Amino acid sequence: MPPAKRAVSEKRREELVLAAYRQIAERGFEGLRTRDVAGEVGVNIATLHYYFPTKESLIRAVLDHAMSRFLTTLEPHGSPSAQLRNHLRAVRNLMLEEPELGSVMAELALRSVRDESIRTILDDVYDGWHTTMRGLLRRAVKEGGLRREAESDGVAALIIATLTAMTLPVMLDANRGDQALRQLERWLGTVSSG
Amino acid sequence: MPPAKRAVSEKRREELVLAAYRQIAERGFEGLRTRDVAGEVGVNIATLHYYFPTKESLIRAVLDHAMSRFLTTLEPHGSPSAQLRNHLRAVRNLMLEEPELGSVMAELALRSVRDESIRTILDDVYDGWHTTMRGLLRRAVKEGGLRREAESDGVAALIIATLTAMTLPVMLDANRGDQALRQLERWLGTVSSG
Amino acid sequence: MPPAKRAVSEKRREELVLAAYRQIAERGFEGLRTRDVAGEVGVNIATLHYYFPTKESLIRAVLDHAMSRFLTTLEPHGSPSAQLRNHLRAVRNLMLEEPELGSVMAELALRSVRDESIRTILDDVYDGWHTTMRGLLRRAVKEGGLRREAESDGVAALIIATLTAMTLPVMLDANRGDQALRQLERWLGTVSSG
Amino acid sequence: MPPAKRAVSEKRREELVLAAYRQIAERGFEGLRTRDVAGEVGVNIATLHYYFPTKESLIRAVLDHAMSRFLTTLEPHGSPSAQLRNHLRAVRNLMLEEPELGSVMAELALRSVRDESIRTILDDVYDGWHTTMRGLLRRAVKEGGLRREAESDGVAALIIATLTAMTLPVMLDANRGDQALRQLERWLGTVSSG
DNA sequence: AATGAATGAGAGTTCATTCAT
DNA sequence: AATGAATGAACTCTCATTCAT
Repeated sequence: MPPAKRAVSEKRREELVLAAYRQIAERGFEGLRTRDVAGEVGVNIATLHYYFPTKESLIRAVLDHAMSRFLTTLEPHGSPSAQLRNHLRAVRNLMLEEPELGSVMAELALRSVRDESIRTILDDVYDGWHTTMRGLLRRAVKEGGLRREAESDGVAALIIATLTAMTLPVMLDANRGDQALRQLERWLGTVSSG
Repeated sequence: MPPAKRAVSEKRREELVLAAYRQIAERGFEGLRTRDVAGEVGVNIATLHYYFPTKESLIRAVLDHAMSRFLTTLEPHGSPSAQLRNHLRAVRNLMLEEPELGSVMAELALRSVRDESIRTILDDVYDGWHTTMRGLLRRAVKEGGLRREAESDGVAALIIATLTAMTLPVMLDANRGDQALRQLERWLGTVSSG
Repeated sequence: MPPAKRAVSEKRREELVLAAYRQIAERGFEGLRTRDVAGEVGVNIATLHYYFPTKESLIRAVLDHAMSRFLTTLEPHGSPSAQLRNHLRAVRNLMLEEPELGSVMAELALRSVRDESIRTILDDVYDGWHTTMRGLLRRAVKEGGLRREAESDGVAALIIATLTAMTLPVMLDANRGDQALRQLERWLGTVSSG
Repeated sequence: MPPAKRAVSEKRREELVLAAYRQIAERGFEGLRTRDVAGEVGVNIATLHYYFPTKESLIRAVLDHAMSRFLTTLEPHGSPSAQLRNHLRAVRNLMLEEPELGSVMAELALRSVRDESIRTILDDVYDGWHTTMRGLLRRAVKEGGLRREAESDGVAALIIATLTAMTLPVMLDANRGDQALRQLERWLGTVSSG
């Protein structure tokens, strides 16, 4: 049985998005060249425009890809307090294993100032992230895995800030991000045992 | 005594750097155009190249400017624990009063992956920052303003991570950064009173 | 009897020619896009190339269509002098009712400088037109509807020039073409009564 | 004495306009390529954009050039009836000596449907032309060079229509335009002797 | 110290055309 | 008879940089 027709062209689309994703990570929006994206996939530049009429529409597709990529780290595993620990580790690991994601997210974050469609989506994702964290903290407290004070918007915000900082290369270097994360775990954990 | 002749051209140099600084903040490296920088200052593009032979050299000057701008927030005021508090507030206020600085620093942080000279300088600044924080924590603990556990590389790293996250626009929106900072102060403060 | 299979594809061919005809009228050769022509008919661009291997061949078909469209106005009705009057009015009405034809003919006239096949056909049509006018004038004079001087190549040429000018949009605006035509009729008519 | 500075760059501007003018005449708007225009002048394409930010602005300059070129034929010489004769001949000669002008004017006339700025200017020029013709006819009649009926908007319109038709290549070929013009002169002249 | 003019290299985008299905 | 996918060649426009003055 041949692959469904739709699947064929979807594949090319995805290849292009992935190539753009990698190039943004490597060179920033500053260095994103449609011709290079097409070249990496091995197609003519006109083919890229067959799938994405404008560079901007390609960027939007990369935005979607990055967001869906990131949202996988929010998927729950284990008890609430385990989920919390897992989430911190999952984000950390994702940043180390797929450093492109961090770069792209930071690039998008910076671009969001000038691009409302990015700002809207990013804001939504962050709101969702906060809500998830908030809920996780509440359940972990209820479960007894954390002490009462940990159930606050401030703690959720601090977790998010720390993880967000890790998207910037300076924080990944010299262990800086890891140190911060471990301290966060320590405080969450110490507190829970206090 | 009249200003030295050299001072006149220094002024022009600084005007150009400031204009570039503002434009990077506003449009990112992606949107930085030497012609616009020259235009903002009111000089011909060739004049800009008289002061900065290449775009890269202009960017380097902006890097220096941003770093020196940031380092002012590290200047000590008051007792160690007061200095710590002041530092958090100073960085926060700086980000709100001069949002350009945050944007430019984040832009530089992203660019550092591709530009070794930026990476080196940024790394040095962060190392200095960490050392300063570490020293501040030690003195604050010694002074009795913080409890012993606060004296750690982890806490220094967490402070830095949180403040770094605030350079990204997403964290400034919706109060996210402030919530994180207040939580950080709470933990530092709670601990100090424990 | 069902329509022959060939008739089906003939229909498509004609649809494409008509769409191209309309688009040339609307946007000129400058703005003629094969994709838009195909789009207007609702078929794929590759389908257009099934009927017309090249853009040039499509244009040639439009040329044929425009010429045959125009030649209908030369069909005789009534007495020679009535035919003359009718012809002037028929061309004028055609230009007002189907302004596409004027535009397309003017576009073709301009293109004829660069395209010999157009020039040949256009020249033939104009020669035929002149011959027809000439004959009409002769018969109208013989019939007594016009005085002798009207029977000349000059008068035929002047009629053709005036009608040709009406293919240009500037002449259609502000009544300019109509004024000219009426004057032409007046002179022809006045003379006839002299 | 060196040429005034301004004159130097004006010269380049004019060279570019003239080159564009020639190319529009030769290939139509359809075939107008900024690179070829620059090439004909012997400068880089970027230099063309230094003088004309967009292709459109270049076309507008060509429009101005063509109009001013045409308006020279309206300059008066001799008595009113002589001026009239001279004008007909001047336009005819201009079309033969500088066939580019006819082509460009016809191209502009066609483009005016889609481009309001062209339409406005062309309309103004034609209005001025009509007024001038009208005045000329009146004075020629008063002077006794033409009989009374020649003083009408219709005659003015017919003259303009005939001359306008001569901008189209088909009318220049095979003597068609000349025949029409001579007939026009005959009618105007015959009448004057009547 | 400053500029107008010029440029090479390359950017994103368009378009007629082709081909396997 | 018709199409989705692909392409080569070209298009207008941009930008950092240079140079004579």
